[in-house]
Amino acid sequence: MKIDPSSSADLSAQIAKAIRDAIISGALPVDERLPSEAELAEQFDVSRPTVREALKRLAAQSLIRTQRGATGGAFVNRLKFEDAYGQQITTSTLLLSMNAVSFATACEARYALERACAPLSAQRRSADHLATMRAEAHRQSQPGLTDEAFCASDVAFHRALVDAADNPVLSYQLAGAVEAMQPLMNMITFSARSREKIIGLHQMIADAIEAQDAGAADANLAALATYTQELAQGVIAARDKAAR
Amino acid sequence: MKIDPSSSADLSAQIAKAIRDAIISGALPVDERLPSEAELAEQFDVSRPTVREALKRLAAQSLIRTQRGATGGAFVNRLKFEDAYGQQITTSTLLLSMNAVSFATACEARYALERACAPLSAQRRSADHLATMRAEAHRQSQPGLTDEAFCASDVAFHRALVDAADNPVLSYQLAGAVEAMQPLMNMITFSARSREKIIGLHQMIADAIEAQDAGAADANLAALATYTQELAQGVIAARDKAAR
DNA sequence: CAATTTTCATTTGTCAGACAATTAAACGTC
DNA sequence: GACGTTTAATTGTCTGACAAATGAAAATTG
Repeated sequence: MKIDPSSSADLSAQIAKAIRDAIISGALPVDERLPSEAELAEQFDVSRPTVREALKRLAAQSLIRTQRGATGGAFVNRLKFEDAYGQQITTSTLLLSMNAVSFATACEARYALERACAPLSAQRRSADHLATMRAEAHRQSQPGLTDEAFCASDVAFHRALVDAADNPVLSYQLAGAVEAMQPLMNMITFSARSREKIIGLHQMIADAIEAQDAGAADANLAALATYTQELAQGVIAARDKAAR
Repeated sequence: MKIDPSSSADLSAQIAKAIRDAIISGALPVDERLPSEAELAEQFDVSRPTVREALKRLAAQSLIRTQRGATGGAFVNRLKFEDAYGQQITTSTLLLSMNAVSFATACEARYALERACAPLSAQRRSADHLATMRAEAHRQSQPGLTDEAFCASDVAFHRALVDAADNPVLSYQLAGAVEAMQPLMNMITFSARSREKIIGLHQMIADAIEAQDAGAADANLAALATYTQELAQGVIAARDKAAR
């Protein structure tokens, strides 16, 4: 187990890659203990700080966890959906904010994916998920709610809708698309009238899900997508007007 | 800029979080140069190796890049879709392999998402994407193709289908769902007959996309989803029979 | 003066060695 | 056997040092 010192890449990056590949290939099963840092340093013929940098890289991806003490060490970590959610949301958010992705593009992607969930959600929705959707729709109708709180509740509503599909893989994929939109949504100022319309659509969606009517759920989601795009275009038009 | 040394978390993790938050919030814009390691060490009141561990954590998430030399240092990195694809695929693949996600669940998610793309792909498909789909379908019909090469071509076909929607956010989200399925698909042995049926559906999908017929594309994708599930159930039944 | 080469300061990459903090097992003691 | 105590192993952190890369400044040369 040696590392090519002539390669251009950092040694710690090479070592991290070697270990990562071993984990992905299954050579290192979940909960397996890696050799101690001192042993890894000897095996790869590098110093301990270099090994540590490699391990921190893996820890940043939740591929390993470390524990101090006599029986401690670095262990292959079972990547949990909940950990992956966080990474997914961070990555998606940065992708949107750093690449000048238009509101229209992000919004289109989000609603396309959400509509893919709707039939499954209608079929499998639990009382719990329905109750969450109802509660969030109600919260959105509270007077005095800030735009940001309104958006946060919006996200919670849509997450419940997605989670109702009872497919963790779908929930994971959608988490990024839905949550990453929030900063973009926060740029919209919601008038009393626009809130009313959105809440109405939310209630219709909840009704459709409760009635297990996939067609109605899809139609109302489509309407919500269209209306959201319209609102955003209004904001963009106003901004351009101010900049002119 | 200090770090709480009494906290249970590692200092390097705390420092990484502080810098990560600054990047996400926009306080550190893209291409901004971070202070040198020595300066960061002084600011956070830790040693240089600790700072370096923190920076490696951020580098593992593609949030920064480093450069040696007089004008070098660590710079906030513009997260590119291409970089995010890789992380997304790695994470999705590990999620599936480490969490005993059933083939049925993963397959359902994948085809639900893909069907969400189909209408957009039908509307916007370019000659390029169509040509790729045709080429992959043709490759799949070559005799002597290994099961793995068949699966790889299958992935390429579906990626072209997704990319045809011309929405980078959708492509990014779907990359994980489609590619992460490949290891699971590789467990299936494709008989000549099953290949024939899949290729037939691929051609029908390509036809529908070319004709910009979203309904037909959706119907054929649904048929492909059903057939894939059937094939997998056959494999699972055979495996259970052998284990008994 | 212009072009080229050399020198140099800055910064990251790597190493060696040390000590602190944590943890569980081994060991004694009652 | 139950309960402290010691001990060994391991990660976390620090100090100091040198190597390697790299661009800028200085010196040299035509």
